[in-house]
Amino acid sequence: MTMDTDSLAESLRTSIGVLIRRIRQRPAPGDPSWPEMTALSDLDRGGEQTAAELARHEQISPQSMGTIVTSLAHRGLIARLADPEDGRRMILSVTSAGAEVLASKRDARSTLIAAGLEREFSADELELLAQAAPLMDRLGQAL
Amino acid sequence: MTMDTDSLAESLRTSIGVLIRRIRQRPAPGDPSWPEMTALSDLDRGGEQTAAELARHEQISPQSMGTIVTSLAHRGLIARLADPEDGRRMILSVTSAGAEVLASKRDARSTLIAAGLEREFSADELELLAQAAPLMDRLGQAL
DNA sequence: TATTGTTATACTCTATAACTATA
DNA sequence: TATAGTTATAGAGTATAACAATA
Repeated sequence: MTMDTDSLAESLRTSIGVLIRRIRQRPAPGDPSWPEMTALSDLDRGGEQTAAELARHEQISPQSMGTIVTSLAHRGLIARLADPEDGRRMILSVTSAGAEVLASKRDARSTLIAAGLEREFSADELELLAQAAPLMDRLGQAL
Repeated sequence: MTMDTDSLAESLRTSIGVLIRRIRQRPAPGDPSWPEMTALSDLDRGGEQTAAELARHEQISPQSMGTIVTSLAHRGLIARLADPEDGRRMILSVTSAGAEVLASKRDARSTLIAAGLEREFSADELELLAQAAPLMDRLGQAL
């Protein structure tokens, strides 16, 4: 049985579109923006250390990531230290305040999704979604 | 085995974020925008007939959908006819030009995703994604 | 020459507000 | 009062351009 990738692509495109609009809707005022939370989370996972690396991972321009990183620093959620071995690089790290934000799940968007998942789906369906999530990650990186 | 919905939510949120950024990147100049293609596709599937209905389905404000619909009409991809039974409603329909755009897959974004799917995934993985797609639809509507 | 980062500007998508017309 | 649609304005998110400093 051959998979109709065109239909699947269209289906993914539309469902992702609706999801993104719902997710983007306002968190509590003063909370970090969505791209800020994503960058903070990326940084916390430890795979990336500089703004340029974060930009590559999130597939946005270095300039856009620069703006996000600056805002996170102003909020005191990350620290920037000059790399002693490379004068161009600024090593980023999550501050204790940043870790607190991550740990306290203060991100209203993820909470919204988690609540929807618990409300809407059976254990089998959640398992299916859990298997699909890494595939979507791969798809994003592969495009 | 209990599912960790918080982790799953976070995973979905980040992968969707990357996907959306890749997908949004420019189609051929002059092509309909992404929201325009989505609305056209919705209309073609026949479930919705007016701008307000499309807005509800896509979960955006009626005003935003109004802008999209106006642009589609200016492109000649849809027609607007006054509803003889309700003076407020404008019944939308896909024109032959609009059908052509849909049929010719002139939407570079879906083509991009389809190519990525074929390149990156096995038949089993595609099957998994195909099962997950409607769940993501449900999630979007449920949030 | 390539990379990191900064600043400035502009575009896309969507929201809210304010309004008219019809039900 | 509620709904469909329009127009105007504003905000978030990201892009491109231009630049300085370092490799």
